[in-house]
Amino acid sequence: MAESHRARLYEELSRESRRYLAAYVLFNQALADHLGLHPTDVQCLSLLTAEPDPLTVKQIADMTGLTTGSATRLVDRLERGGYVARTPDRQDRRRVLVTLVPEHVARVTAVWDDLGVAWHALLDDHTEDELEVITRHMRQAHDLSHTQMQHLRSRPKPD
Amino acid sequence: MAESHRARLYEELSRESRRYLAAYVLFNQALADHLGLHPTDVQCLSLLTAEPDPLTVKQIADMTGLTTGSATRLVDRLERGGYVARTPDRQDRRRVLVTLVPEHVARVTAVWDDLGVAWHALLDDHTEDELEVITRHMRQAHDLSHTQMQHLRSRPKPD
DNA sequence: GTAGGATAGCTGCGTGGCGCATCAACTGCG
DNA sequence: CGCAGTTGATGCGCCACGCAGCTATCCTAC
Repeated sequence: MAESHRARLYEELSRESRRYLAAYVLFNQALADHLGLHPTDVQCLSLLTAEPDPLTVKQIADMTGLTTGSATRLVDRLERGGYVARTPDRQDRRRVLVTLVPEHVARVTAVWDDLGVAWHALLDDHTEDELEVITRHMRQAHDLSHTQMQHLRSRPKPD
Repeated sequence: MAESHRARLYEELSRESRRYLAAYVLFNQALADHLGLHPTDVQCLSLLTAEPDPLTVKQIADMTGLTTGSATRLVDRLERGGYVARTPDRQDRRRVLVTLVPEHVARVTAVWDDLGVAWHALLDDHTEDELEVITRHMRQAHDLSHTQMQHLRSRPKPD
């Protein structure tokens, strides 16, 4: 039964991805506690380090799902903690660019790098083909999550 | 340069997994808003539906990273919403078993199933070998996240 | 140019989830 | 039978967040 075998694989992947995502949430929480921050703050720092250019408050709001007001408070916290700095945008004077303060963020990335060693060891056990398969799947899953999220937002209430 | 090629694959996977996880957080938030719940509540329902047996409040607290007090409030909310029911445990009268109310949870799983169709379509594009690779990686990543989380918790403060 | 709409960011205000400390009920060990 | 350990509930305070309103700025139309 190729069909039932495939169905079992789907089932298993569904279950494992749930556990995987749940573990990520817990890990993120633990990391935030460890650094004396909130999960949202860590998420924001992760986004800022992933992007080469500084982000505006509005972009942070969109990428985290917060309102602009809450994003302002988020940047307030990070600024007060010394992680980021506000820089006015010369092109558009309404906008504020949020830039990382490298020496302060280093404390965070140091923890990431520590953990990164274990991740490297895990990845070393994969072939290059496997790495590409996983990466491609995550990209597809990301795109799908994104469209489904927008779909949910556009039709907010089932009541 | 096989080394630099592999390094580039690591870089790419790191970047994609970040975006993947960020998208999941946003999706979970949107789903919670859609259902008029909180992300934690959705997470809890997801855990409860994943497990065949009912969970105790303590188990829910551990699996969500909440304190027992907050877990009690969480179960309060779900019970008030009609999603779960409290059942005393005969074996250990300190414990309270949290059981799902199927007909009410169906509203939630209906949304999941709707979205599941798109996920099925995504998975149909994979070979069985690829599915196994992804599943295995997620299991390994889950285990690693779990041990790293415990490691972070055991050594809470870097200050 | 200038009026009007759209957008970016900041600020009071109220809500509510969460951690912390405490407590009662119960278990299991000596 | 005590007594330490565990489970779950509760009072309390904190603070992240959404919401509404505001100002400043940009952009388009006339």
